Amino acid sequence: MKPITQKDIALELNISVTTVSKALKGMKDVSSSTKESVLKLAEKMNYVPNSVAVNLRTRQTKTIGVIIPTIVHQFFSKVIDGIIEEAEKHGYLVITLQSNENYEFEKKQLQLLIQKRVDGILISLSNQTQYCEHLTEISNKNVPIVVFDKINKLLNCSKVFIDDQKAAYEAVTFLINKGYHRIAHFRGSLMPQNSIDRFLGYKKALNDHGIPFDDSLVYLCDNNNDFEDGYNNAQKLLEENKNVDAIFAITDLIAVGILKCFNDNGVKIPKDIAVFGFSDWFMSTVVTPSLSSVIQPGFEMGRKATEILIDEITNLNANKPYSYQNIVLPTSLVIRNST
Amino acid sequence: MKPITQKDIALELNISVTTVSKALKGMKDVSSSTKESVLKLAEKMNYVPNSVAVNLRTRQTKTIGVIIPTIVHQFFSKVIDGIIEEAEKHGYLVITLQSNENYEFEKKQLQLLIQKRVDGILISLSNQTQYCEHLTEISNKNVPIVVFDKINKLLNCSKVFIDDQKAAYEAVTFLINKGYHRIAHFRGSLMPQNSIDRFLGYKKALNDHGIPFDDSLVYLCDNNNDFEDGYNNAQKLLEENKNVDAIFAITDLIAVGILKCFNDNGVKIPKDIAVFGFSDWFMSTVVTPSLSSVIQPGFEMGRKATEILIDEITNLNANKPYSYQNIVLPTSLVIRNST
DNA sequence: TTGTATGCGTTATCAA
DNA sequence: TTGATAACGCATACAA
Repeated sequence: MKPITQKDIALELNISVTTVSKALKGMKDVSSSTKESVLKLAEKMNYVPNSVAVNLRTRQTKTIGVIIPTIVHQFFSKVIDGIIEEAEKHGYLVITLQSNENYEFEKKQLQLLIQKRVDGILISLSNQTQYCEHLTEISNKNVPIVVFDKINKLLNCSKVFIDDQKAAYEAVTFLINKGYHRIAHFRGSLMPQNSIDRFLGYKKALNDHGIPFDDSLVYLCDNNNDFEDGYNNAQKLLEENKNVDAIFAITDLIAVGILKCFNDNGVKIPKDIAVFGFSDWFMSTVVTPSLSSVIQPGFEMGRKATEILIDEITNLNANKPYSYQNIVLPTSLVIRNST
Repeated sequence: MKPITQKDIALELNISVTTVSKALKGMKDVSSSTKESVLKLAEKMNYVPNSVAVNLRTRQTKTIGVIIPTIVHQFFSKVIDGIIEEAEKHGYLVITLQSNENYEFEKKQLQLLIQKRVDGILISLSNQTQYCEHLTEISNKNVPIVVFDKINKLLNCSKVFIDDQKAAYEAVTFLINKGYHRIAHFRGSLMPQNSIDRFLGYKKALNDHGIPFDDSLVYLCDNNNDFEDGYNNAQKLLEENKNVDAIFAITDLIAVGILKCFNDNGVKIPKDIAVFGFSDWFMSTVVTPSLSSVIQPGFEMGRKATEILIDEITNLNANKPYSYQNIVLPTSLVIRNST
C-alpha cells in the first residue's frame, strides 16, 4: 500500500491540500474545527510526511555527513556516538563514511555527501591529507564544515580538537618528574597535525627539562596498523639496545603493542622501561600492566563539533552571520601501572 | 551561489530540460553532438544532480537505515564497517542510529528512519525487545528489513546470524575435553535469542558429556555493563566458593572482567580457573592471559546483511518476488592462554 | 532526435 | 479562513 499523502486527507475531507498542509503545521490561519478534523484524520490514516518532498521544498535535508578515517577504532566510535546523539537532539540524522586514511577516498566520500545534499559536514582528516582544496571548495558551496581531531590549522572553518602538544608535554613531563630521563617516542605518520604536535610536545618537554633530544630515539609508526607498528618498533628498540627507560607512544594501540612485545621478551614494565599511551582506550585499563594514558574526550568532541555545525547551518539558513570557532577540549593524564 | 541545475544547462544551450536530462543519463535517443555539448557544459559548470529531486521522482532515497544497540562496541563497529562498505558498493548511503538496548528507543529510531524514507532497514534487536510489531508493521509498508546478530526467530524477514547454540556448544565441549568439568556460565540478559542460545549450547554440551547441569553455576550478567558485570560476578563466584575450574562467558568483555577480577585476587588462569570468551575482540589478544574465544564474523555479517537487503530492495522495485533468507555464518574457536 | 506536458509531495504566495 | 497556482529539480510518457 502506498503511503498516505496530504492529498489523500484533502480528498477525504473535501478540502484543499493547502489547508491540510496548514492545519498539519499548526498555522493559525485555519479554523480550529478543520484543523482538528485534519489532525484526527491524519492520525487515523497514519499519515507520515514525506520528508523527501519537504527536503526538496525547503532545500534542507536535515542530514549531516561525517567522514572519519575508520570506524573500527574506539576513539572514533565514541566520537560518532556523540555526533549521533547531538544531531538527533536537533532533528538531524547522520550519514557516516570512512576515508580509510586515504586522500583520494576522502575526496570521493566528500563528493558523495555533497551529492546527497547533506546540510553540513563533519570531518577528521586522513593521514594522507595534506592539501585541503576539496574542503574549501565545499565551504564555497555554502555547506558548513567542522573539522575535528585530525585538523588542518590553515583551514578556514570551525575546529574542535585537543591541545596535542600540551597533552604530550604533560605526559612526557610526568615521565621526567618520575625519574625517567632517556625517553623514546613512538610517533605517528608525518602528515597529521596531531602527530606533529605530539612530537613537538615531547621535544619541548625534554628541552624544558634539560634533556637533550636524541633523534635516534624517535620511532616512526606509519604502517596503518598501530598495534603491529608498536610491537615491531619495540622489538627494534630492544635490538638496538638503546638503553631507554621510558617510551611515550602517540596512541594507546601502539603502546599496547609495545607492552605485548615487552611482555613477550621478559622486559619488566615499568621497572625496565615505562610506557605512556595516548587516548585512554578501554583496553588500556585491562591490559597488564594497565597503561598510563592521556584522556581524550571522544564523545564530547563529537558532540561539540555537531553542536557547532548545526549552529552554523541554522545561522546560514537564517542569513545570519557567524564566525568560525576554535574549540580546544581539555585533556588530562590518567596514571596507571605502566609508568 | 546556487547549485547548477539542468535548467541552467538547458538555458545556456538553448535546448529543453528533457534533452539535458536524457543526455546526462546517456539515453540513446539523443544525438551524439548534443549529448557531447551537454556533458561538456555540465562538467564545466560543475553540475551535480540534486539527489533530493531524484529521490522524490524515483521514490527511492538510495539510503539504508541501521539500528544497533550501541556503536561503541567492537563487534558492532565491525558490522557497521561491513555495512557501509557493501552499501557504498551499490550506491547506497548509510544512516546509523542506536537503540541503547532500549525497546521504546528502538521503536522511536525505527520511526525516524521510516519518516526519512530509507529504502531498507538493518537492525540488531535491543536486549529489551520482546515483541516485534514495530518491525512487522514496517514490513507491511514495503520497506524491506533484515535482522542480524540479535534476531527474533519468529520474525518474518531475512536474517543473518551465527549458530550461537552450536558455537557455545563447541566452546564448552573444548573445555570439557581439555579436562575441565565444573564449568560455570556467565550468561547475558534473559530476553535476547543469542543469550538464550548460548546458554542452551552450554547446557547441551554438559549434558552430552555426562556432566550434570548445576543451576547455581549460572551467573546472570544483565546490567548493561559487561565488563563490570563480569568482574562483579567473578567476585561473587569466588566468595561463594563454588569450586569451579572453568567459566564460559557469553561475551569477551565479560570474560575480560573475569580475568581482571581473578588477576586482582591472585587466581591463576587457567591453572585455577580457565576462562572462555565469545566474540574475539581485539582486546582479547592483548590481555593477560590472552583469551580463548569464539570468532564471530562481524564485518562479514554486516556485509552479507546489506547484500541481502539491497537485493530485496532491488527486487521490490522491479516487482520481482523474493523469498526471505536465513543466513547462518560460520564461527570457529580460537584457543589462547586462558584455557 | 527533440520537446511538451505532467507529476513526485510539499510549501509559499497571493487572491478570493 | 480557504484555496488555486506555482515552484522545488528531475524524469518519463507521449507527441511532434
